[in-house]
Amino acid sequence: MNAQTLDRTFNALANHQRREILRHLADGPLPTPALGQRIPVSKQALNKHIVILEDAGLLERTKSGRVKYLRLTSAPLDGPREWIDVVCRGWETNLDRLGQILEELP
Amino acid sequence: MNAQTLDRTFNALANHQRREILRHLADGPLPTPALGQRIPVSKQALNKHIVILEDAGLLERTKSGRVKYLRLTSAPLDGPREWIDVVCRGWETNLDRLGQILEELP
DNA sequence: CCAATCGTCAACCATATGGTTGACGTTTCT
DNA sequence: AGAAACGTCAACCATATGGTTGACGATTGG
Repeated sequence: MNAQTLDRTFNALANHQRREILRHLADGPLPTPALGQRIPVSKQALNKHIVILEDAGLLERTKSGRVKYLRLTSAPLDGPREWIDVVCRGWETNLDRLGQILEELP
Repeated sequence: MNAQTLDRTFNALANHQRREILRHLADGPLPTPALGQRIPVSKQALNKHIVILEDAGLLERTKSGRVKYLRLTSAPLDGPREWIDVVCRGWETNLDRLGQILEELP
């Protein structure tokens, strides 16, 4: 997963309102207006959040007449999770090396 | 894990340079100047990134004379990873409900 | 047909971000 | 003692962010 995509994904997740949107969609797809009733911002601001989440590949929109339906994208968070796992593994090897490092220090 | 902490953590991860810092520290603790040789920015900019990572609880600093040593914090990413798991579980139930929802739609 | 709704575009605003440079106290090295 | 390095503070700058309001075409329902 390239750096720009990780930037977009983590950045999309770095906002409470956007995480709330994902939480609501985790209960099932929603038309935008129904989501708007649960997120207390203007429709324009809501739309901005949706675009950010869509650009990050976290959700998808389907146009149906006047409204657009929102649903979570299939397995979009594998990239960030893998990355987090890498850091955690790094931390474990960090622990393994801690003994050596402490001995090598003056 | 509260919303503000998640904001800080995901935001700290939403930057390539900061992820690079974590990657380098995953190989073991480093004094700041050694890290600076690997990250091509001014020492002031590097310090800003380090503070952001520290505020997010992702790394810790130990002063030793003139330099400060950096090391990854113990298991700091459990919060974000749990949250990602929640969304993924939500997506799975999403799949389970997809059949019902498709039948209920006009 | 006409009014209301939905989504989006544009403008605007306050604040945050990521970077720079310069200065300065503290610590180390020769 | 004096020079160099480390970390941090402050100022500055361009750009991004998250929110608002107003307008406007497309779609829907009475």
